[in-house]
Amino acid sequence: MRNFRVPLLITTPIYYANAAPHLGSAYTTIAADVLARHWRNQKRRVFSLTGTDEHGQKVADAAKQAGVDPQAFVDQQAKVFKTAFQGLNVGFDRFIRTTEPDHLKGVEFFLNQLKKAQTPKKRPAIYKGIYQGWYCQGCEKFLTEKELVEGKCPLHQTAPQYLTEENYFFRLSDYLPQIRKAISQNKLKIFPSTARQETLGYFKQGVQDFSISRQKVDWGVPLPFDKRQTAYVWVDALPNYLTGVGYGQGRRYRNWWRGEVVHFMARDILKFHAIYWPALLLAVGEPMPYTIVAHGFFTVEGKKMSKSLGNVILPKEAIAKFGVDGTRYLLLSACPFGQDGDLSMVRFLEKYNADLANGLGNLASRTTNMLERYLVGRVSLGQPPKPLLRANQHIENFDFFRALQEIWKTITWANQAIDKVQPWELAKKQDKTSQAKLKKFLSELAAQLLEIAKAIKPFMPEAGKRIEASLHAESIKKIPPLFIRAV
RNA sequence: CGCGGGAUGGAGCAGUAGCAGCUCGCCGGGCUCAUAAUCCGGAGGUCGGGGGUGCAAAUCCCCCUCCCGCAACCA
Repeated sequence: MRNFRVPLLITTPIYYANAAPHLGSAYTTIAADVLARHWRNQKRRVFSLTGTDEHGQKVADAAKQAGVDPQAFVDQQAKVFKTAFQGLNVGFDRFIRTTEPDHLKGVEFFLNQLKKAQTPKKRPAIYKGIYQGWYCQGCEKFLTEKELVEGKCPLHQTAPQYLTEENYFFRLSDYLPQIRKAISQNKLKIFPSTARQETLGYFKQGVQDFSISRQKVDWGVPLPFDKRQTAYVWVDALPNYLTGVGYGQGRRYRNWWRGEVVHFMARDILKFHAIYWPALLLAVGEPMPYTIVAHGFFTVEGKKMSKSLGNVILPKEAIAKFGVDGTRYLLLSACPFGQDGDLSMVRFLEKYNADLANGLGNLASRTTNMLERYLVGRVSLGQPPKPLLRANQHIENFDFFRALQEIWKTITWANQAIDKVQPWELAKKQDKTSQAKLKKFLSELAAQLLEIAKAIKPFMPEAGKRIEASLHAESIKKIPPLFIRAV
């Protein structure tokens, strides 16, 4: 049983600033926002955190290509992300940037703690090691095996040199047993269970120590104990979860970091969050996060989204067509949370019209219209016949898909009830029993609609508010269309 | 034997042991409060293939076929 008085820190990854926000980042961010809104509605203390990861070679490259210096470039990118998230109606408490002075200070502190740390086996957590890899002179960076095409750099068509450089390593291996135990005992919870299994699988495959610094990357945080090297971007990025709540500036970060912590992300960075990050935290003497929530990937019409295929769906296209609420709904109802999903604009359109315009929107219309016409807008709301407790439970278990299913079952139930009772027939009759029956039914229906509005509010804040406002009015009037049918 | 996910009526998907469900589409009917919305009924599936365990399997075990992600520092 969770203690709902414990403060809750909800995070998204900080998004890498070299590219524009896409549907995947929108999905993660919306999911985190839904959870945050849900808990805020329950009056729980919540701090939600998102932001941009602005260091690293790729950002430097992107800036160079744009012909501006890195700082100017990331300033611009941060704005792009902020605007995009505002456009999705996500209300974060803080948007952190890794180039902010606060963060830099926090990371330096973090790195110093790391340098001082002893592993459980009483060895220094940080040691000097040799990093080897294929270095491309043209790119001025190490390429991964995967990036090589027939042994050559795809960009410069030259064979890279096999170079070695000395940098600092983190002795991850000494922390693995403790993390593995925490995961298998569900002290460190990973949702959904498939992601948990995947993580445990990593341990079986073996996880190696990793280097925390680079010699040849200038655009980064210099190591406080060796200024010739900069921090490996992950070691710069992950601590944002701490610095975002004030780490490095006294103890106030503990207000949040000693509470419940939930990290949202896509599965591609699960390993970093479920293994590297807990280990780093153990090393610097901080508690591990409580919960890691990883979702899957989207394909579009069966294929991986890619610019070259031209099947990329941008968040703003969806918003233009289906509105903010509509987009939030369509994304979270696209597939069970945690699984991979397939999207298409055609299906979005079908679902938007079926579920939102014809379903929720129409129910709100017919209900409020009958209240206005038959009861002159006056009704005292009773208890909803179908409370939506299970929808809330699903949200708390990060199962947004099923939460929505639950709510939509109730919408169907309400539509069926209206047709069964036929309030318009009761309204024609003037006798007392019919009038009483009518009044009772409509007050229940109104209560049910209010219940639905409350339940959808975390997902669709605007629609939820509008329905609530309409039902709380002195005299209830027919609500204007919530979702205009799209074509 | 690298790791993992998937294959369910025309389309898209739920469903991890107990008479196979949902949405869209299609056919027929009802209603008129409502955003040409809504409600009822119907057609349509041997749940990728084969074998096994169970009183009972889409659901557990084994084998096979086909798809898709990820694979040591890619952030």
